[in-house]
Parts: sequence; C-alpha cells; structure tokens
Amino acid sequence: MRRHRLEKLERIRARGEEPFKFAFSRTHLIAEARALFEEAERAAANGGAPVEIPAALAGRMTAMRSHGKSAFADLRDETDKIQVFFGCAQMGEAAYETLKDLDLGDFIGVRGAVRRTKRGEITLFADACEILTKSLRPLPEKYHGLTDVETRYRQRYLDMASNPQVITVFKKRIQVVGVLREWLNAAGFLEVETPMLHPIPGGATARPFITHHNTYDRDLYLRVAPELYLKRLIVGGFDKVFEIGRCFRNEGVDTRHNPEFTIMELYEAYQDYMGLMKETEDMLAEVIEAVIGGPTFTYQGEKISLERPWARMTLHDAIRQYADIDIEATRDRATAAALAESVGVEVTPTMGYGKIVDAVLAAKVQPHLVQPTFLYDYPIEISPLAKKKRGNDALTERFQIFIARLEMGNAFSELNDPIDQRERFLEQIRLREAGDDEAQFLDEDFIAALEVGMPPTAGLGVGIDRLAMLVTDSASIREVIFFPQLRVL
RNA sequence: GGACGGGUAGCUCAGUCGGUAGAGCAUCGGACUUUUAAUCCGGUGGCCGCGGGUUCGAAUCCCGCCCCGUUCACCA
Repeated sequence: MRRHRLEKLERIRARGEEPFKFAFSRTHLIAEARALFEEAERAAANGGAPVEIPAALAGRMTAMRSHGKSAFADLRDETDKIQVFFGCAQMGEAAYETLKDLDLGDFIGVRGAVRRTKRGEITLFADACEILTKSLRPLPEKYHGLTDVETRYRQRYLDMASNPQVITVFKKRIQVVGVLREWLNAAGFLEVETPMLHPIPGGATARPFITHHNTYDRDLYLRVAPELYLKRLIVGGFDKVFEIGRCFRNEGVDTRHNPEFTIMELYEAYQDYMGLMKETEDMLAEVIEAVIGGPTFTYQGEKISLERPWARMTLHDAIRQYADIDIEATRDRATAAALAESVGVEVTPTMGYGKIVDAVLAAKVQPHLVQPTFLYDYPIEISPLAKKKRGNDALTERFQIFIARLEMGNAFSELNDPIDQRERFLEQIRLREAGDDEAQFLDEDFIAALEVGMPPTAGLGVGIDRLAMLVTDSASIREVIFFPQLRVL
C-alpha cells in the first residue's frame, strides 16, 4: 500500500508538482465557511436566489466517492468537515485526472464556491485542487475509526486523525484550563512559574523521579508539587498566586493516575480553609458550568448537579455516616485498625493512624460522594503541611472536594508556624526511617522562609486532568492526556 | 505484584472438533456526472504478539515470556 502511494508521489513530481507544499492561502476555516454560507442563505431566504460563497479551503481528505466524471470528497480541518464536489466539466479534464494521485489522508487545498447539492448538503464545488501534503500511510478504517486502545494511545496522531471526537475532548480540556485561568486572573491571582527541578522533593506525599545535573554534579528531583516554592512567594510578598503546571510522581498507573499530571495550585494570604472552601466552590462550579454549558451534567451515567451550596461534612462525620464507625473516638492505632477491619477495610502493619483513616475514607466514604461534597478536618498524621485545627490538635484545617467520586482538590490553612513545621518534618523523617518511602523530606530552606514569616495563608491544589475527565465524561485519565505514559516497547 | 479479558491483513472483526487463513472497509484494475459507510465486477495483501513443547499436522492444545485493558493491591 505504501508502495502505491510512493508511485503516486513520483507521478506528482513527474508532472512538475511538489507533493509537500510550503503554504496555502485559505480564505476560511471550514466552520467559518459553513457559518457564512448559512448566514447568506438565511439572508437570501426571501429573495429565493441560490446562494454561493467563494472560498479556498484546506484540510485532510478523509473520504472519496468517485463516479467516473465526478467525485465527492470529505475535507476536514481543525474546526469541522465539509463535502467537496469535483466535476470533470468544471475543473477541466487534465486537472480532474490528477485526482487519481490523491489518497485518503492527503492534505489538499481546494478553490471554488460553497453551494448546496441537490440533496441539500453544503458542498464546496471545486474549480481547482492542489495537493499540499502526500500521506504515505493509510488512515484507519473510515467507519469504525481506530478503536484499538493501545494504538490510540501510542499513536495519538492516528487516533485524532480518524476519530474527530478525540479532538473535541482535548479542546474541552484546553477550555477548562483557559476558563480556570480567566477566573483566577479575574479574582486577582497572579500566575507564576516555579522550578520543576527540585534539590529536595516536597509539597506532597509521593515518591519522586530522580535526575542528574551534570554541571553541578548533583541529583535533582522532578517536582511532586509546586507547594513549597509557591509558599516562599507568599513569604516574599505576593498575596495571591497560582501556578498551572506539570507534576511528576513515581507511582502506579491506573485510570485515575498518570506519572506526570497537571496541577493548579493557588495560595491566598490572609485567608483560611473555610473562606477558601467557598472560593473553591464558586471557582469549580463556574468553570465546569462554563465548559459544559449548564448547571448539570452526566458523568459515567450519573447525573451531577452543580447547584450550590455543595455538601460539607467533616471527615469523621462522613466516616460515621457511611462506615458506621466512630474512628475519631480513638487516637490509638490498634483500636483504629480494629475498627477499620471490622468494616472490611484492610490494614497493613506499616499503616499509621492517619493512613488507616485515609483507607476508610477511600473504601467506605469516597464511593458515596457522587454529588459535589467537601470533606474537612483531616488527621494531623496525613497532613504535614496543614495548620492544626483551632481547638483540636489531632486534626488539621484541611478539606478535600469530591465530585463524581473523584478527588478534585485538596486544600488547607497553610501551616506557617516554623517550629510546628519542623516537628512535622521530623515526624515524616521518623516515618521514612520506619520504611515509608513516600514520607516527606526536611526542607531547611523552607523552614527558614517560614521563620522569616508567612502571613496566614490558605492554599488549594486542583487536579486538572481529573477536571478534564469530568467535563468530557472520560472514564480514564488517558483519554484527556495527549500522550499518556505506556510501557516502552 | 494478583485475578480476569484481549493480541489474526493497514483498520474493524470472524475463525466450528486440531486438517489448505476468512469477511467488510482501505488498496489496485475496470464501469459510472449528485454521492455522503456510494454502488457493481475482478484482483493484491498474513511473523495468526514472541519463544518452546505435544502431534502426521497447531491461529486452535500445553508451558514460558512480551504488550494492552479492566479490577484489586498500591497511590493524593
């Protein structure tokens, strides 16, 4: 098949035409040409005269229906597709003959007029057609498209070229980021960029990727979160900042996790977690609604309503309600483990009190959190960067937001007491020495920053990929990442 | 890492009891000036994921491995 296409390539060159052109002056995008035509049609509806819009369009040819002395092709660009009519009489015999050298998948430029066919289809009637880029490999089947999941991910360009709805999904993802950025700008947050190469990985409980810098001859870590640098900016004098960017965690891969993913983190001085909860509610509701175009949507068969106010409950109330155990009543690890196991949650010997609570949350509570729900007041053991709750040293002022069972965000009143922060880091080091390789490292410079003084601050992290999953009704994170991580073949 | 499912033509998929490897689309040749999954006639196209075993004979049965998906474990 490739051989046939190479022969056509040679024929095109032989008649003096370049099969890999440099540019083409199109007058419209396909969607623009369609809109213009329909508008002209409406305007002419009273007069009754047939409408015709001159146009030069370019795109990939995705179908060809040839009838001897005439042919119909489908032309697709980023915005839409349109039918093209080639008639031997209109184009001239010589030009019509050159259509034989076209293949599905070629990029072509077509000049002519947009009209309706007898059957009512908006169609570009071609006066001239030139090949812009010869395609040497066949596109997947026109009807079913490409469905093999592995090929779809490994060769995303084929996926997009043969499944237009994939492009729609990614456009929505792009829109999510755009709308979110607009919201944050309007709310007075400044967008910043902080390092991705960290000498000490921090800001989240996760294993890092390690890399090496030759000039300084030292190992560096790909960031697991921008958190500690963003807080340094608050120390320095910024009041409201955010960053949207890639994080890397050396962890497992499944439908909700990719080793590299995109996070939005924001920090707001003089704010606490309850104030931020309200802002988070407004931000997510407004962003999601703007992208989906309404206050309700369906995710994986379940109807989700964005109507505010969203549900709010403490983590321990949620556990009491859904797991029917009062794990808050104890601070003893063994008792908590027994309680968790009594409701079928598996507990391993390395899990501390906090992780046991977290496991109960994941197994018994999270499956119920279909409508948007805030859980707040998390155990101190699993929140080493969050401020202690006023009046309860066992808890932190922290919340998570769940929508459609997906954890969409995590936030807290930021711990700004450097002495407390040091103790929390030391506890993490004890966990690490006990074998927890996800425990956080002690970052002396970060402590030094807190000693300089960070105003009261609330911070939030939102998983952009999961937000994209939500608005595109995608069951897997790989559907919203252009090139998801797969095993190298 | 465990369990389950999958890997056959460029793509989407059949393949019975172990007996010459199949269809549709794409592609090539032919017919056709209003089709839109165009239609009609004829052809080309295979490391049946990889390696080993059983057998006269393996896409098919057995063993090992690779890759993908789902799920559990793990994990912000």
